[in-house]
Amino acid sequence: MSAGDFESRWLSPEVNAVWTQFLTVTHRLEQRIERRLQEHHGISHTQYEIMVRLADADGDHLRMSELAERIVTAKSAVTYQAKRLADMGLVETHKCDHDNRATWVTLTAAGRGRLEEAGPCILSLVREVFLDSLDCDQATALTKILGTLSANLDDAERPVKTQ
Amino acid sequence: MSAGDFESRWLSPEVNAVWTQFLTVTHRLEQRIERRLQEHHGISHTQYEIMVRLADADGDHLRMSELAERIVTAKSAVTYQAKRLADMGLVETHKCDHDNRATWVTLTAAGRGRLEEAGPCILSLVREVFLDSLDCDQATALTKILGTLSANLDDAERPVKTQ
DNA sequence: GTAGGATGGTTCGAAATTGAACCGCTCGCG
DNA sequence: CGCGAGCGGTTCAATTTCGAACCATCCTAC
Repeated sequence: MSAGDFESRWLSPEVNAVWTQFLTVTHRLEQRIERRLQEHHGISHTQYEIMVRLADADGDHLRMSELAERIVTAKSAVTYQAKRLADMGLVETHKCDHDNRATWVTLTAAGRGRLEEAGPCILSLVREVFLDSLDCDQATALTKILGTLSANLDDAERPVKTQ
Repeated sequence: MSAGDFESRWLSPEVNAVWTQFLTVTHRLEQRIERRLQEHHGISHTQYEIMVRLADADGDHLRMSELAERIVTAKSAVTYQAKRLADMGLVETHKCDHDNRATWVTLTAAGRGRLEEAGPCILSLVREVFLDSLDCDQATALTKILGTLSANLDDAERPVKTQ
C-alpha cells in the first residue's frame, strides 16, 4: 500500500488477483462459446462472428478488410475463413464494381439460416453465464469500463500522432 | 422492449453493443500484450503466463497439468510451450519423486530474471490502458462481475452433478 | 497381490492465426 | 497522361493450439 517502488512496477495483490481473474474468465468464456458453437452448429467462433458482422451490415455484405477490422484479426485470417465459409455455402464472394481490388463477402440464405439457429443458442449461453448476472449498477459500470478501455486502446494505437 | 419473443432469442441493441464491445476490447488488449511481450522480451503471452504462475507457486515449480489448468489451455499446449521455454533456458523440467508420472516445471534464475524485466513492462501497459482508468466504484463492480462470472462458469462446467 | 479405472504426460495430425512478401488496382499530383 | 504512393487481397511459411490416441504410473477394491 505504501511501498511506492513496489507498487509502481508490480500490482498490489488485490489488483493482481482481479487482473488474473480477468484473463482466466475471458479464456474460459471463449472456450465455452467455441465448443458450443462447434458441437451444436458446426462453425467456429470466428466464423460465427464473421456472419454476425455480415448480417448487421447494410445489404448483408462487407469487404475483407472491413471484416478484419471488425473481428480484430489479420486480413489473411479473414481470407482463410471466408473461403471455408464459402465452401460450406454460408457465404459468397464476388468482386466489387466500383473498386476492382475489393472483394465483397455476402451472407447467403443458408448463412442467414445457420445464423438464426446459432445466434440464440450462443446468446443464451452468454446471458446465462454473463449478462443476466449483472444488476443495474454493474451493467452501467461495465458499459463505462468497456468504453474507456476502448478509448484507451484507440489512443495507444496512434503512437506518433500524439496531440 | 416489449417484444418478448424477440428479446428471448436475441439481445436488445444496447446489450448487444456491450457484448460486441466486450469481444472487441478483449481481443485488442490481448493483441497489444502479445505484441509488446514479443517485441520487447522475446516471449509470447502464453509463455509469460506460464512463468508468472511458476513464480507465484511454492518453490517456483508446478506440474504440467496444474499449469494447464491455471492458464486455461490444453495439456498438450503446455508440453509444447514448456519445451520451448526450456530451450530458452527460462525453465527446467524434471521428474517428481513422489509420483513418477508427473513432470515438474521450475523457473530458472534466467527465467526469473526475464520475468522481472517483462512483468513491469506489461503490467504498466495493463494499468495504463485498463486498470488505472477505473474509479473506485468501477473497480469494485468489476471485481464483483468477474467473481460471479467465474462462479457461473464453474456451475456450467458440471453438466450432470446438478444439485 | 492384482485387475481395473483414474490420473499425468506426450505424441501426432488437423486447423487456425500471424506477418511478410507480393500483385494489381486506385488516386492524386505534376 | 503517367508516375508513384498507398490500399485491398492473397499466398506462403512459421507458429501455436486443440483433441484424440496412447503409454505409464498410481490407487482402490477385491
